[in-house]
Amino acid sequence: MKNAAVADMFDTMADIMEIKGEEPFRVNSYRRVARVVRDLTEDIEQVHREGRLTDLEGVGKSSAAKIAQFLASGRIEAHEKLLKGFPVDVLAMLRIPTMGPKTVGRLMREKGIEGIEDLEKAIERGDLVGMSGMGEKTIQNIRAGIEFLRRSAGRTLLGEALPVAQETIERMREKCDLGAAEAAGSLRRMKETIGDIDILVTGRAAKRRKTVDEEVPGGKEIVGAFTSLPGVSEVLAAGGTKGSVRTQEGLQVDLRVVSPDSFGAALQYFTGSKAHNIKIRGIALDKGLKINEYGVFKGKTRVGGKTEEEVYKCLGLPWIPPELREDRGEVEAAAAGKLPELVSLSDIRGDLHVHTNYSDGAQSVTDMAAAAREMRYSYIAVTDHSPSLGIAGGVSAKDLRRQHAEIAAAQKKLRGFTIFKGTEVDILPDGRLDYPQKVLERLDIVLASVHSRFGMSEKEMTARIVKAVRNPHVTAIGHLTGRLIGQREPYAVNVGAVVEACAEHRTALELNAHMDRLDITDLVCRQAKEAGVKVLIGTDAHRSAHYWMMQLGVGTARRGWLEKGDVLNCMEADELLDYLKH
DNA sequence: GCCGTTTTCGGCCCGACTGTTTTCAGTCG
Repeated sequence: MKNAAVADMFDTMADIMEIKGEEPFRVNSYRRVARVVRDLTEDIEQVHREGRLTDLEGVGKSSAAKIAQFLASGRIEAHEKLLKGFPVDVLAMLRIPTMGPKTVGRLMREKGIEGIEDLEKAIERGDLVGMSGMGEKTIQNIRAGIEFLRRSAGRTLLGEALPVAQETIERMREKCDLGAAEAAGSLRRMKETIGDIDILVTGRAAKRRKTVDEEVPGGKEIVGAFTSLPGVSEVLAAGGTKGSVRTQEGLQVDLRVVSPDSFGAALQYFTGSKAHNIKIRGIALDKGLKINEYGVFKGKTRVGGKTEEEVYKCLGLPWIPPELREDRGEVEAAAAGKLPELVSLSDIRGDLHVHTNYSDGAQSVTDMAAAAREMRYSYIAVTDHSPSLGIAGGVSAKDLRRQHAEIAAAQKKLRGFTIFKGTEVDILPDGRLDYPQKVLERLDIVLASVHSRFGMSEKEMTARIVKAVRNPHVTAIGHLTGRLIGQREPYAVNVGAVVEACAEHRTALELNAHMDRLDITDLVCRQAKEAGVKVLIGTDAHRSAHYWMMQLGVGTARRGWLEKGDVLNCMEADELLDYLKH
């Protein structure tokens, strides 16, 4: 699948054009193509073969020709032309916070700076002093930005940001008399990584404002309380409606204070995504309405904005769950009354990927089961590693039998709770599994995962995994691509081919909910759903303290449009057992 | 570059904050 590669090419072209100072709308159209192609659930090559490239939103003749050229030859003439005499390191400078295309362009033209290292040296030498618009503070900000980039690589895992956001809101509540308080942005949309945390609050006593320009009453005090929270290492901005800080862990947190009657509009606005909001605004314009973060307006009259429901209602739409707001068809679905009824955390009946101290887990079968029951789950599946994974203390067939005795004993103590006998069995390089069929036969749940030889070619890896898919004892393929977000790239595998095989053999795919993995991704979830493949959400818990990550998996599933019926562990225990038997 | 039952030309979302500059450009979301 070359979707990501095509999207990257268009993004790069847009970056260069922007630095060169080309017409912003033209630049934007390249970005749009990049986004649409990246978000596509089907293979771009398939779309091209069927001559449907220009059917894609935002793809016209010119972009279609560029995509076709890339698919045929691996290159785009326009891309090469742009890159000519344009060092790629220049593009890296765009990732420095506070540095945008305008500044990068000027530094390149006026000072011959062609990369982050050049830039650092120029700052050291004092080369930037005296450039117009380049005061001491700006130079200091650039220096800090470079350091930040080095430290954090830019984005934070959803699973790291979520607790920070929750804690910030709790601490703010202790310090101020807040009304509503909610995290917005990509965090609320449950994206797998977060650029920064956006938090929206209202002061409880705030009066209705007469005009948009008027400052929110008490705003300064609330922002002040925010910027003086413990854990803040740097205050980036502090005004009457907005504060921005960097935490000691290097995370940026933005706080916005809005008046209560604007809360819904602001929440909608700051939740995004940008693409979703642009579409929503287009609909508003068609209806003679104007939406901004203060409300929905007809002329100067506010017609809505207290709640998000109200905002969408003004546009004739039902409320759209945040996880869907990516402009991937949700607005059209909402207009047609065809929004999916998304799976929610409370639909989850149990965790089907759990390790114990038989392999590399930290706790016993009984402890893991008891902790799950406390969470009101009705079952778990014990899925320890198979023998070939020596590093993780893989369980021999003999020890597996011992474990089953322990499960039976624990089962007696936990009435009304089911412990499924399972395994996370290795898919060996040749596609066979690491236990004989006879052993697998005795298990309720078999997750089959790749843990070795990541460097295989796409063709070999796909064949390896598809062979496991065909094995009648396999319930689901575990963490399909093996990626570790920000640490290890996914291994090469033809996801489309695996999904197809899963559909044919009634094998499920695991959505591994661990914050480092979130694999399969939201897009693959959707691909699976469209192919009729069931998804199993497991946390890969190695201790009971990992169970909370189920919410990350559910968030990803919701981003992938999954409903209760698409997710295996939304079934009750008996229903699930019945499903597994057939 | 894309798009069109108000348009094949003229639009394309828009406000807050910072820093540097005295009215605004750049960045960000």
